[in-house]
Amino acid sequence: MADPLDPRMFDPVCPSSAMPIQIGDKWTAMVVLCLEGGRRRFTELRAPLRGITPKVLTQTLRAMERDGLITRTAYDENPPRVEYELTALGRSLLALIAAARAWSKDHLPALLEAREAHDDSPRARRPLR
Amino acid sequence: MADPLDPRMFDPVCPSSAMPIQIGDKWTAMVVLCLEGGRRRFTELRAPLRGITPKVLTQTLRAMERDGLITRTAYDENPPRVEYELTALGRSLLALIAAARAWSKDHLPALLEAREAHDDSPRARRPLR
DNA sequence: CGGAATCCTCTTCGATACTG
DNA sequence: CAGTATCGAAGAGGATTCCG
Repeated sequence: MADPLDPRMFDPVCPSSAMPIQIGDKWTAMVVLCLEGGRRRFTELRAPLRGITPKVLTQTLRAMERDGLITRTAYDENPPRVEYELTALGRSLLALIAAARAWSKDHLPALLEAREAHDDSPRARRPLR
Repeated sequence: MADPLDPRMFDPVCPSSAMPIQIGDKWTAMVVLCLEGGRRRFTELRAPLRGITPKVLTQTLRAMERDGLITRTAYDENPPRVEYELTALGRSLLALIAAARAWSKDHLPALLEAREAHDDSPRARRPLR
């Protein structure tokens, strides 16, 4: 159907982890991007979402299914096979994710710079504890 | 400077609380919207953000100041007066918030409908516990 | 292969009370 | 007025192990 997902698709070194925009829960936007190119199997999704445990991936997929963002198709085979696919509603999030990425491309460096400058300043006002 | 903020600005009855898009932490986007019309004082912000405790508002404002989204200006008066104002970086979030609101206007009803239909279905697959 | 069951930590948020 | 200081509850997320 589509090429295998690149395991480095979401490199943790990338500062996108500091991105102040979140769609759904922690992994939702990444799942949407993984499914952008077509349907994928459970294990296929685990590769680019490095570090995600099966429990959390299941939770994420269930919540997305509940909200009508994806569909789940189980094939009665052995070994079992399950495929997830974006719905039209799920695909509607792609534009929003693109907007968030565009904001990050344009402004995240400034945010991180401000943060660093603040953290390096001894006079800076500190968070409450 | 500007008109008083409407205490019903963020009506909790509005399903925007179910919006699957979040900017910063829970209150960040609302603070940005409160500051859209100009600088505001601490207590002024508490009215529309109903239910926020001073501690949490302080945390939110501190984090936003650290990230260069707002500036804080304290006047040496008695009683004290402090004003918060959006920076250019903070204003850059307005477009993103508008995009999120537009998505919600167009698609949130479908999401909530899917959720309800799913929850009403006895055969539906339930979240992990 | 695609999960489920269990346990646990960490952060976030809120309630309450007090202060310069 | 504009915060601080504590305390506590809750839930998200993760580690580990096991199953049809």
